[in-house]
Amino acid sequence: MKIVQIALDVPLDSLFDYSAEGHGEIGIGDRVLVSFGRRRMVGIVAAIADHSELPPERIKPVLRVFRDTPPLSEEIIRLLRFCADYYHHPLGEVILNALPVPLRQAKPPAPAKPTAYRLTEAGVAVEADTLPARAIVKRRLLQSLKQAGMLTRDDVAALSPSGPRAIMEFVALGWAAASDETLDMAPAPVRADKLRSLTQAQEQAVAAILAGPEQFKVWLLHGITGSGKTEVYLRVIARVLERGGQVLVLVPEINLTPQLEERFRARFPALCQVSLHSRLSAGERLRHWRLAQCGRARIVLGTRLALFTPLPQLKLIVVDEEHDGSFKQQDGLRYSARDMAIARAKQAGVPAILGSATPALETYYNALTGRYHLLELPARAVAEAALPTIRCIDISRAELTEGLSEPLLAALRTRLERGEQSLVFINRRGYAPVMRCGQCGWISTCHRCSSRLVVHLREKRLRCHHCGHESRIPPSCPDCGNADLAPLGHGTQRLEASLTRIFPAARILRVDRDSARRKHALPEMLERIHAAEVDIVIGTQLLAKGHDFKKLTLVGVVNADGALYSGDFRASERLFAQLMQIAGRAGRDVLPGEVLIQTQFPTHPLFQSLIRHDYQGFAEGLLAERKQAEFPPYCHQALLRAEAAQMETALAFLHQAKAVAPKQFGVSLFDPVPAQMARLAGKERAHLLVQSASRGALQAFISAWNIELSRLAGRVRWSLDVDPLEF
DNA sequence: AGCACGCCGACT
DNA sequence: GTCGGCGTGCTC
Repeated sequence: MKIVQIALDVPLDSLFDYSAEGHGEIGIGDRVLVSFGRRRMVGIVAAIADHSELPPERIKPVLRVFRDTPPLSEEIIRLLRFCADYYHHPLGEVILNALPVPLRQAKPPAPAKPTAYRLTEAGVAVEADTLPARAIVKRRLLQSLKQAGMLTRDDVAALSPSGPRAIMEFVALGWAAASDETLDMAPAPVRADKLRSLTQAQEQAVAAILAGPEQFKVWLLHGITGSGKTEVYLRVIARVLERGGQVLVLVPEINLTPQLEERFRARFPALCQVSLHSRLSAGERLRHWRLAQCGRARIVLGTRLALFTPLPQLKLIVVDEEHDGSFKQQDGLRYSARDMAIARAKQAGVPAILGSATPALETYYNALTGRYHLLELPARAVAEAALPTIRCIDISRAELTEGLSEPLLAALRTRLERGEQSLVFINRRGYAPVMRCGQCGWISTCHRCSSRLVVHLREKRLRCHHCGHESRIPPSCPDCGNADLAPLGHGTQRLEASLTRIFPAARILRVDRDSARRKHALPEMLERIHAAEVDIVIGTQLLAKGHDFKKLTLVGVVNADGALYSGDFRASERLFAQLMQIAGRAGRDVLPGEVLIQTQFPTHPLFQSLIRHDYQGFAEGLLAERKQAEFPPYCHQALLRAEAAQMETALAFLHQAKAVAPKQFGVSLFDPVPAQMARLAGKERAHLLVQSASRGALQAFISAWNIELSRLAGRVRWSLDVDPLEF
């Protein structure tokens, strides 16, 4: 009997045997429908066997094999298996979650709606004025089609509300036919993307990457902000494409996809390129995924979820801003898309390029020890563009006006006079980070989280930025009844209000998650900045990356000190990266840039390195500290996370977990402790850290421990986090 | 995770 | 006398 072992989306670490009798050809990667318990589920054939350990009467038949999509390749299943093993996560969940949603469901995916329409030859022959004069929409539609050759579904809908109906009639008449936007789009008139000559460092980087044979190798492209890392990617990608390869490009956040997409499209206008990220509709994602799977999409650009896209001709992986924490998923399968990208490159025998101005310490360490190959871009690509001057303003001495020091205000004034742009960076949304009672000291806290409620003055609400809980601003103190409640500290909204008061004539724009919530709001705001319709931008992290504002010459950083008190050993690494990033927005073009950082600790080594633009010095200092403390990258870590209604329950579980831990692997187990955000959305969270100098020992330990853990009963939700980033 | 079975409390 | 609470156990 032919047995297929099926991966199913259940939290059980095993495959399930089914009989494949009567289904003809059935192989690894096929998508099937099976009955599982009382329900029907979609699964993926992960292995084939000629017999099963189970008694025959327990083996159910495969109900159906879906033939609407080609099977998952064995390579991708191998990658998913590696991922499941490495993160100790059930294989079925890993495999099924890598599929676009419509493919996880039992019903065959709806036949894709055409994304565009083109005129047929019959349609070309029709004259618009032969249509009835009353058929205005049809006339306009026909004219538009003749003009453009092809219209997307959106174009048709934009023409008139009855446009979609009219196009259906055209299709019925044979005048128009369904088309595919991505595949058939006439190469758009390309904005001349002049090939600027490369800097020497860029030249060398490109040459180095292209010199070797096509094999697995990890390149760390360490390039300061504005050094032209993207141009290096583009040159290497161009060569890979010439040889018929597919390229996977990963970026940390969705907001970075549009610009990069546009840049790639401008360089390779005739090529099929698709994006993959969570803001696409399910249908769109499926369509892009399939274009990649069948090999037609040559460039796949996306966030971490794009990592698992099947790419039969994969020849290169690029991970941009590789240090960014967003590459690590923070729930469910806690994978690092950067690390798995390297695993994938290794498996496929192709090079991977990791790019960053401030590489993650782990990555940099790998480059220093020779596992990765370091390529440096030490100068800005625009010859006239110098690195910005960075200065600290000691706010323990300076007098502040609404949180802003005199030197910063003076610098802003100068830019206004010169007609240049400024960016004030503050990493706090809302009006003020907390509401406080001047009488009794009460502060607004979230009852579901160990966090403070942020004041959103315009909406007159208090908001928890962790769980989303909202309430009205109380008219008086809930504790003592005092009516004199005041917002404490500064957020983007308050800064906006202050700057508007101080510089009434300035055009001020606030860019944060709140002001960018609306669809297309962010691109519109970016456009306004580019068009120099804004004098002062107030921005959060959202603006830290990838933007090239030519007239921006001043960056002010308000209150950067939070991370210096943090208990997280990676906090200073992150702060340095963030400040480097935001400082890099200044002086990208010919105008020189200046960066002013308000801090209580101007002599702190972090700021001293920053002022010298000295990533290397800073990284070496941190590495020395980490070595001393035996922290990553000098050890490997895993975290057992537990979540329960009561903190005691979570901690008790972790103590049990520690007690049942196998002893023979020589790993160190720490004591269970409450998480840094101990309470989140009404759940108490704690964790237990495991550490080892040997990755292999840690892996073997977790495998054995995992079995013990699943035997422990309790009212706790627990999960394993290998290579944790957040504590 | 679902979804059943199973055995003890307040209700049409 | 039933409806339903969530503890326990299983899914090829």
